[in-house]
Amino acid sequence: MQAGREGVSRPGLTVVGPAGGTKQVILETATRLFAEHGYDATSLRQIADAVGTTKAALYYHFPAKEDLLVALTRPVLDGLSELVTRLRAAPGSDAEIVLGAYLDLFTEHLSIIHLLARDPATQNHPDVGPRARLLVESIQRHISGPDPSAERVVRAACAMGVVHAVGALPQDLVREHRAEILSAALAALEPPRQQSKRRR
Amino acid sequence: MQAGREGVSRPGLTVVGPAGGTKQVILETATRLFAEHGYDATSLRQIADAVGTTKAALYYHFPAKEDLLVALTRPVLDGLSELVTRLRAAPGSDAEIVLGAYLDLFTEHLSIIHLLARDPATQNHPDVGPRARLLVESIQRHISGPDPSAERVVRAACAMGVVHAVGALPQDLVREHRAEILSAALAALEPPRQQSKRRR
DNA sequence: GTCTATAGGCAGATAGAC
DNA sequence: GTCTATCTGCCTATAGAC
Repeated sequence: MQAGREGVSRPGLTVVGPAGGTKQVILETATRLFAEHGYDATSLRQIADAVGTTKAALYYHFPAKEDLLVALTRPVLDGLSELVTRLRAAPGSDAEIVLGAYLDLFTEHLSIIHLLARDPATQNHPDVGPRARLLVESIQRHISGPDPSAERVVRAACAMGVVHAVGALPQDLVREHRAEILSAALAALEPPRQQSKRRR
Repeated sequence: MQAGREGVSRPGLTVVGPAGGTKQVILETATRLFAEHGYDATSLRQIADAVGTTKAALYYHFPAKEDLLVALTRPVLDGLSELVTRLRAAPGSDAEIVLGAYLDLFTEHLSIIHLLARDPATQNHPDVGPRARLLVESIQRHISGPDPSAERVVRAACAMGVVHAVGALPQDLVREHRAEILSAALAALEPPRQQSKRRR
């Protein structure tokens, strides 16, 4: 009666990565439920039921509820971290490159980003919230440029806001219109008159 | 030993509207704590302690925890609702007018907007989430214009994203740079080449 | 690796004195 | 209008059998 150790536990409906072990299924289910109802409002019982197992089985794979959160946000935070590292290595990179890479990260990990951006429980977790904030601030500083004016800071925040807006859009629409979103972000960043996009 | 029925309970620090009764103090405290820790993570005990009263006193003013949420979000939702009504009455209004009014609403009620935009508990509350979503969608449709292309929908979402970005900015910076934020939102909305901002 | 059973705590909510 | 005291239920987490 138990679900097999790999593969689909019930035919058709359960969202299971084909090659994923139980641990992976738990993470995917938790991601979905956390994004849907929020971290605090999702009980381990709900996750266990959705996976088709028990609370105790969850505790075998993850020592505590917060470890689920840490584990499922790690890939995205590592991705952001890598982006920041790349940026530090090439400090002169164009805002278009930076915003494009940032947008791609968003598109790729939409539901986890949703969690990071919109759930206070995530933002207040000491191992997740501060790290995410630091990384995003670092990217924002990068597109602000060196020694930015207050206006430039505001405009950088606006450009970031455009990218963040993809969270409210259907995923396929985002993929199809990457170019428009990117151009909207750049337009928000650049002052209105004087098309000063000189290439050096 | 109890705080007086009106005025400041302790000199200086407690954030109390000067003419507010206890009910108002409870609402302001709840707004602050909900915005800080999230709705689910804020217990009635925390609110009562911060106000300087007891859980039971809270229940005298509000029959349940969720009524706090409904009460404190109502002014903002009513404000949005009024904006939408005005929009319906003047269907041809410029995107600049609409986005400006939307931005002003955000600036005025920043911490409650924060709650509405970022807390899953708020978004999933049947009396709050759906209403907020409908209103925002209505505004977004308005700046998309009639019978919009997919690209136009995407760009409208980007422009909304610029306004939403003010949530991540210090409040005084937002007030000081209203014009820049608005121009960034409009820039995100308009296609890149061809400055087609003809005034009629 | 997964189960049943349960400990232990704190949340939201109520009763009734003052 | 505010208090103390208490109820009830669900939650995270653990113990130990299989």
